[in-house]
Amino acid sequence: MKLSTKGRYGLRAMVDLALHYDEGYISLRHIAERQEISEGYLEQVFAMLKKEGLVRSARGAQGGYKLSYRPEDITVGMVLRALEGSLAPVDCVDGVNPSRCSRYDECVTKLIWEKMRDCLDEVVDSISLKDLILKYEK
Amino acid sequence: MKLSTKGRYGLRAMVDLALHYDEGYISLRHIAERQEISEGYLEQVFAMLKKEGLVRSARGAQGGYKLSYRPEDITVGMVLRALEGSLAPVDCVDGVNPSRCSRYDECVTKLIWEKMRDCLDEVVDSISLKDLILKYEK
DNA sequence: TTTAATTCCTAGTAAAATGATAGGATAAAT
DNA sequence: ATTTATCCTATCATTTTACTAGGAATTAAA
Repeated sequence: MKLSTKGRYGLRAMVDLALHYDEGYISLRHIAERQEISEGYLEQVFAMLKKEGLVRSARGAQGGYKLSYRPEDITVGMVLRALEGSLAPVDCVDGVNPSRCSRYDECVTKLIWEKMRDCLDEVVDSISLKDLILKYEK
Repeated sequence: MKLSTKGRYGLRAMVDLALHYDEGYISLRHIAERQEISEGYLEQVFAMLKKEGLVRSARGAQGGYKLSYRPEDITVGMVLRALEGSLAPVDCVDGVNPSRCSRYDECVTKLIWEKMRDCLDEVVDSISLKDLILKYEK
């Protein structure tokens, strides 16, 4: 039940972009240096974030990435789901694309998986990148 | 962020034991058949459950496993933590045995990891095996 | 117009985790 | 004795993870 580095690095990188929101495009080089993350690996993470529309990119010198929306309009949930997929603890209760096993109807344990999914969704969807930064500053 | 089969199979097996709580020792053979899980694999799962003191065993013919406590006294959290370890989404906020990275003090994202951990703990610790069964029957 | 900085794209890859299976030793009831 | 079990350790194929490598395409600036 652990997040992968995709989710962990990705959220840190998005917070980094949020902190530099008014500075135009930020290169992966700078993010990688500040966050101590492999630049090559970050490329792959950002490919996913871009595919989900959470960041925009500019190629060439002075290029880089920036948030597609304001930090207060991007939730942790949007970021984590882009990088980790659904936060459902098992596939059968994946809200979007459930893959149900043959025992689904009679399954007793799905009740708890649904509760875990719902509480995680509640937490990650209620906090934006801006919230994270503000709470940290306090 | 998915549970492994250890957690999924294990919880199902524990619910199975709870359903047969007053029938003495239940063999893995019966559980494996009812739950359609490999018996050999279940052995390894039950070794972990036993190590955590959640089940007792009896060897030999007519032997098997039974719950160490009443179904209402065993929470989903006790079972999942025995099989999956801490439910913290990252190691640095593991309540029992945290392994903190060098950036821990300045980390903005740990705020969300703590919230995710707390809400998961809240959910799994508030529901017992008996609760699961009763809710299912309704 | 060259150069440097950058994203973009695909492939490869070592290490770890996962989800088992295999084979026997030990114990107890019948 | 025989059968039914747990117990214990080793092995193994597959998948996932967390990268690295190498270059193509694009753009700003010197």
